[in-house]
Amino acid sequence: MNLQDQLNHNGLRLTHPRQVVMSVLEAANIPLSPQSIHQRSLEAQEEIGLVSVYRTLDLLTELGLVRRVHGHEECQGYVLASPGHHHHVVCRQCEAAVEFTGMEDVSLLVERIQAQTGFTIDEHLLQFYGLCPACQEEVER
Amino acid sequence: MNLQDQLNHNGLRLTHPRQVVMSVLEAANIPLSPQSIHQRSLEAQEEIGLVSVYRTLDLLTELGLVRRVHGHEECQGYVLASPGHHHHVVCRQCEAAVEFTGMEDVSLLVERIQAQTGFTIDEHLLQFYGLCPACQEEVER
DNA sequence: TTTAATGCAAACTGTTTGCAGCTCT
DNA sequence: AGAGCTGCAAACAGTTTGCATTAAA
Repeated sequence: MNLQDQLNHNGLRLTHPRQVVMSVLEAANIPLSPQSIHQRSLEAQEEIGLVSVYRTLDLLTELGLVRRVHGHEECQGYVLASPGHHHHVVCRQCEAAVEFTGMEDVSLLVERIQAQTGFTIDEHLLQFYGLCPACQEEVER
Repeated sequence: MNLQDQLNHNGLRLTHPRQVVMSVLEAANIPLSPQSIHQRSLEAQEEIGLVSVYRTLDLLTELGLVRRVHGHEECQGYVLASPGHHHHVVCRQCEAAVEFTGMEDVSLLVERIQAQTGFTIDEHLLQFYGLCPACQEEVER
């Protein structure tokens, strides 16, 4: 089921701003703030309003296509709610984000923490911050 | 080493607003926004300025006495920091945050990811979201 | 006495809302 | 054609900054 159908199915429409927001998020694959989504859309020669970005993000979150995530400095980050959960290392200098593997199964950890705290857990956030190889070289000079 | 000494040692002063913010946080034991810290201080008949709350929180965070945590709705939450790096489970309903143990040593994980990606990592974010025991009960009714 | 810290007011930044006009189905 | 959607402008909320005054050491 594509985006078009998913929207129409709910009496909603696939409009230009919505397409743009989706494709920016698809291209980025790291959490982006509403502001930077807007920025990137302009850089891609796609003139959409900032207000539409906000409204579109609300809608897409509602539909479960996008997930809201909290970074350290940036509180309102949105990422594609991609099938399967990914974790990233984010470069604090150039913002590059690289996925890392080997943490696909956090369910054991989740179970232990549920037992320990009594919480029921349905979501998590695991992200590392540092410098990517390119920015490390730059710093050394 | 008490707060007084810890401040004086750095050429800083133990003032009324700082005492109030600390005692509000000690009493609360869940993350509070600057606004609600201010609110509670007024309710306790302690007249301090909102601006001082912001500045005090920055200072206490700097000193490592207080830690900033990210809730789902409330982005700027502050809790008393217990020694060492801790991770939290955050209740999406009442915003209660509970520390969990057993992940004190992420250094092995960090090393593996550094080797895998070439990044140098100096910070991380690990947080779980769900419902605390009290809110689970509430939901069931 | 000295200098850090406070608190007001004003500037800012990011987000939300009202409304007239536009566009997707 | 008609309901949903856009985008502007204006309102709003939370946070930060400048500056004269106060108070901790």
